[in-house]
Amino acid sequence: MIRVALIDDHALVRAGVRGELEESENSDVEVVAEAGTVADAIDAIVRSKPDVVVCDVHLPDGTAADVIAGVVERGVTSRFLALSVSDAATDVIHVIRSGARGYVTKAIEGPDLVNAVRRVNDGDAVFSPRLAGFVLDAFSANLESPGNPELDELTAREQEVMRLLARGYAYKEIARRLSISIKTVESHASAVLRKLQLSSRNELAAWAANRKLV
Amino acid sequence: MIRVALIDDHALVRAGVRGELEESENSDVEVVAEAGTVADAIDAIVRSKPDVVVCDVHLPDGTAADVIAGVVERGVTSRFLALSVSDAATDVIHVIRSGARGYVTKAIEGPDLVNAVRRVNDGDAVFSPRLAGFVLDAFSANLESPGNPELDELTAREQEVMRLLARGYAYKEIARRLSISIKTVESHASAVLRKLQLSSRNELAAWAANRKLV
DNA sequence: TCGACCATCGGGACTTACCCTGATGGCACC
DNA sequence: GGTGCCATCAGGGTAAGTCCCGATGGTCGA
Repeated sequence: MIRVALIDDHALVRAGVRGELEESENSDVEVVAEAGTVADAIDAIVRSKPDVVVCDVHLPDGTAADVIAGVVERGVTSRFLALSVSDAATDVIHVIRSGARGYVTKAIEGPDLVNAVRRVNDGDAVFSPRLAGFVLDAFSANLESPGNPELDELTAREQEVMRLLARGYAYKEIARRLSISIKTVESHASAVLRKLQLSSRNELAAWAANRKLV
Repeated sequence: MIRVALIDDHALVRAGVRGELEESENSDVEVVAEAGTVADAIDAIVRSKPDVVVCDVHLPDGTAADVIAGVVERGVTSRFLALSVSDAATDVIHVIRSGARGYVTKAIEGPDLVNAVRRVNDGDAVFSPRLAGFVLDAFSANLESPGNPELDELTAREQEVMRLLARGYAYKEIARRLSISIKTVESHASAVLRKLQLSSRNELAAWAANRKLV
């Protein structure tokens, strides 16, 4: 049996979801806790340690992200499925970022909801069809691109120095870390700026940030 | 019926997958094309325009990413489900980044594979349980956090100067752009560093880069 | 063996960043 | 009508970055 906690500020919604989860045929889902606020939810989850938490995104005293943060802080490892009327990108991203393994809208049908709970319980990722697209878009858009042609012009040592420069280390620090003199660091830094056609380490920091080399 | 193209360099694997997809009960899947190389795959997909492409990650003359790039370039909008023996993070991320909507390993069972194809066809995201975790981890780690509490401590003007500092502009440049004196820029910069507890503009650049404020 | 490239240093000069103290006027809140 | 916060600016100082000039030794390939 999959033990589920139900978090939603409307008792009616909770009742509806509970019905769908428990009364469908061959259901292996059991609702072991319910709550309507962030505070109550954290309490209930910590106490009952469910396998899966089905959680509304917007609650009277906070969001699903607050609930997740609260229970993670207390060492609970339940998996979270966010359930919301909202399909706004910011809501979705915020909750996913907090650690939810799935996000479905309330337009979902009963059997699909049971299925979603099962999949989340298995560690799988579940999204409503409409959401899958831009979640993956956001995902792929935020990964570093592998090829940086200008970077090949730098020698190995120069790249090493470049990375430390981009991270904001002072020459003195870089010299210490690489066990070389400040003057050598200056030489490499100079070569880096010249080859990348930049005029200061500050432009270099921006350059590196754009290419996600930090 | 869901029209599917099957890309894998081993005919035996293709036969096995085809069997699983077409011969399971109530199957609504139809294999309309097959190929074993990147070149053949692009040809076959462009010709048959399947709903879903089930594609091995490693092919003799390239990868699934190459196939996706090739057909997208030709205006085909089929959805891709990557199928591989590999569960290496780099493989997964590379393929997802190219636009695949799902990634499952070959350890998947027949009915689950049919289900995965259906879900991808619906625009949903599908991952093998083991993969869902770190795909989402990579995803969330690469999204900007909406709330930057320390940022609220900065006044509007200080934030403005901070952004320009992070972009690598010299004080002189910032002064010119904001039509104020260098000394004023220094004041704001000083306040920014103090409030963010940073010791130099170079650390600030790294700080801003991490929070994607550039 | 010689030349090309690289990593390693040094001296010196100039510019820039950063900090400190202190000042002015504007604006809002009580 | 203070009191505080903000934006604006100044002088003067230390530290750091940037760029010149140069030098040495190592490796690798023609």
